[in-house]
Amino acid sequence: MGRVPCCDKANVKRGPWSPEEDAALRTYVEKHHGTVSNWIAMPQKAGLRRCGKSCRLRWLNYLRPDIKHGCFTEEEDNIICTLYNNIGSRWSVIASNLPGRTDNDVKNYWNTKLKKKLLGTSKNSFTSSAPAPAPAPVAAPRVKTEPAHAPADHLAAPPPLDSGFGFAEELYNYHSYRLLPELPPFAMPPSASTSAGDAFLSELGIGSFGELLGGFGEFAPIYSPSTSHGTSNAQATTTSLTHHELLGGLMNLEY
DNA sequence: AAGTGGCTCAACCGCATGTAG
DNA sequence: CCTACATGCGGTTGAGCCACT
Repeated sequence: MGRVPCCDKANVKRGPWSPEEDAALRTYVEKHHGTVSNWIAMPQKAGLRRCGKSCRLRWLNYLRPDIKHGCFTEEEDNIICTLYNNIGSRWSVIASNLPGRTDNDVKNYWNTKLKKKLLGTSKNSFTSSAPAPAPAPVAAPRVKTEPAHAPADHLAAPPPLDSGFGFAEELYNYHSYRLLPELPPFAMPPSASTSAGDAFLSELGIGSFGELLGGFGEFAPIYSPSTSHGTSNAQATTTSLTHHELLGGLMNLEY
C-alpha cells in the first residue's frame, strides 16, 4: 500500500504553466480575495487541469501580487546568511524576514549563489559588513518546541570578530557561538533604549521583535507582541519588557 | 556554427504537521 | 483518542539558457 496520491496524476497537467493557466488561477484567487479555502478542490472550480498543490505553489511562488522578483540586495544576503547560521535551512522562516521573497526563492538563491559565495576561496568573497560564514547547521526539526540554537557542532568554527561588523551582526554572532572564550564581552550601548532596539531591528531588516524572537524559540514564552505588532514601538505586553530588557536578556541567557 | 558543460529557477516529490470529524 | 485528509515545507529534478571552446 503506497501513499494516497493528492490528485489523479493521469488527469492533471504537469510542467510549466501557460499564460492562460496563470490567468485562470489569478482570476480565481483574486475573485476569492486572495484566499483559497481548499486548494485540492480549487483546480476543478477554476477550470484548471492541475494538481491543487501545484496551483498553490504557483500562486505563492509566482503569481502573488506582493512577490518581489529580481536580484537580492546585499542587506538581504546578510539577513539570509545570519539566519542560516542560526537556524539552518528553515527557508520559510528566513523568507518571512524578507518581504516579498518566497522560501523557494531564498532556497534557490542560497543553493545557487550564496553558498558558493560563502565557500569561495577568496577571503573577501563575502561582503565586508556580513558575518563570516559558519559551518551550516543541520536544519532544525519542524516542530513548534524546537531547540532554538543550532547544534553543538555549530560551535566548531566561530566567525572571527570583525571590527566592520555592526551591532546587529555582533549580537547575532554572540548568540550563535555562545560566547566562545576568545570573544570579548559584548558591550551593551550605555544609552540602549527602545530606539536602540529599533535601530538594531532596522539594521537586521526585521520589522518587529516578534519576528526576531521567532527565530529564538526559547524566548517566545517571554515575549508577546502588543497590538501594535509591526510598529517600531512594539513591546512585550505580557511582561512589560522593553527592547532594552529583551536585548539584555537575549545577551545574558545561557552565557 | 556547433557542441558541451555549467547555471538558474520553476516545478515536482514526499514527508511532517495541523485539523476536522 | 483515532483516522483521514489538507496544507506546509525542504530537498531534488530537469528544461532552458548562456558562456565558452
